[in-house]
Amino acid sequence: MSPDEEELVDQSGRQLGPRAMATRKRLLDATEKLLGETKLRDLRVIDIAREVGTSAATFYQYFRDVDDVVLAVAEQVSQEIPGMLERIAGSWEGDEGLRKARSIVQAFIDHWDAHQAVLRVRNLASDEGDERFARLRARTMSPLLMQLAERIEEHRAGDPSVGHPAAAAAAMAAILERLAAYHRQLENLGVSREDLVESSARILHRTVTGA
Amino acid sequence: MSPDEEELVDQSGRQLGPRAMATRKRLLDATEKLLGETKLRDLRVIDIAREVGTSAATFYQYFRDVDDVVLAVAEQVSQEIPGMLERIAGSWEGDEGLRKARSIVQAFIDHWDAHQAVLRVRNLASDEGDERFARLRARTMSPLLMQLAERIEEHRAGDPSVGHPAAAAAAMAAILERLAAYHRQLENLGVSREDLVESSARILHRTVTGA
DNA sequence: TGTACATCAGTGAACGCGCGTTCACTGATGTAC
DNA sequence: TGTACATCAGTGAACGCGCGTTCACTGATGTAC
Repeated sequence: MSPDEEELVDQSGRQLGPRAMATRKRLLDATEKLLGETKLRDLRVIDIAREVGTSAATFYQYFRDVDDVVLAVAEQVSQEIPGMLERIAGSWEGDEGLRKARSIVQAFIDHWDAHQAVLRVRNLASDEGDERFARLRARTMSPLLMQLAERIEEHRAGDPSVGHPAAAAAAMAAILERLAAYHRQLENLGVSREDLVESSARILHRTVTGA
Repeated sequence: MSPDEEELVDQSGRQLGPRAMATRKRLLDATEKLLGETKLRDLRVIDIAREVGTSAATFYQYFRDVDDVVLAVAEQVSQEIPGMLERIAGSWEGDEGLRKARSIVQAFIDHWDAHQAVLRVRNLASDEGDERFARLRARTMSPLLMQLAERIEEHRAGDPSVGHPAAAAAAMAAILERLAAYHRQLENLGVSREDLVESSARILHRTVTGA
């Protein structure tokens, strides 16, 4: 199962032809769009169907319920997160390291800006204990966490002021996720996006290298 | 309007007597309990009413809808956050500072452990752009943010590696909130609570003092 | 190139259920004398 | 201390609406010859 050519099936197990794939895609897109306009609480199957100009019956050919589409959207979006790992690899020393840190923060915020609604819902569902969402999120985040932890370990072996590298990495991921979700509100309070990126990048760089 | 003796009224504007106050409280408590068991998406007025052994009609005497109770619960919970500001005040130098940082992280996690469900929903609603929840959250968090920013400014005036103090403070708040919401899952991945507290405290201390 | 048939995809219409919401009423509590 | 009345608080019952869900059917596309 390669990431972009999965073998998709409908609710009765039939494989999807090209026309069906397109319809499914439209349902996914509509779901993401509506998630940005409506609260999850108020999102109905029928809204999604209406948005693509089809009937609810069509929806049920592809998805079991609202949760099911939302999960599919989240899966699609989570795959998109662009080459995060390459950004982490290599030396973190000095200015090059700081540039790396900035580029990670930037990429994170861009990704969240493009897919705020879904990512928020993914994280909420995961926090609420929904296993499917939790697994999806772990699958997305854990390579990042592990890479970061590794870098921290490399640079700061034996430094007692780090604590557990994985914990420090988790703290860094927390900054990335929360600020990405939240930076618009902060901008209203007078903290500019650049300030946020710069501060986070510096904290990240510092935490990784100890410099 | 003092924090614990607000003048409460029902939906038609009548002031609440003691019996009514108790009923209202039971509805609030039931709501918080159910939020921990059910996803917000599936929480109905009738569930809350049933939980306290009363009828939906009673519910509507006190609250407009589910959002309205949830907001009231969130308000109650947000007031509870215990003396955060005192924990921040004073010197952050050396071991004393590190102890301060630990105590803040601890207090945060404890508070979230006690009220996970509501706080999560509060933040989601706020992120989704619901103004009432956003204001409530800002009211709760901004004293903390401002105090932290002030301390950072004090200790690190002129240090170019901080970035904007408010942005750094926001990054610290992000760690606190996200890890508090999330530490259980991390524990399943083998990062202990102590590691998390210790790492976060060290990052916090370091960010405030530059040490 | 055309025709017949098979499969794929989409949908109208119907049904029932459960929830939101309201109102007129009952029962409980408080107050005056 | 008891009785009458006023206000407070709670609720049963009813209504309608909208959504979830399914099924039998229609229309579209593909394939064989």
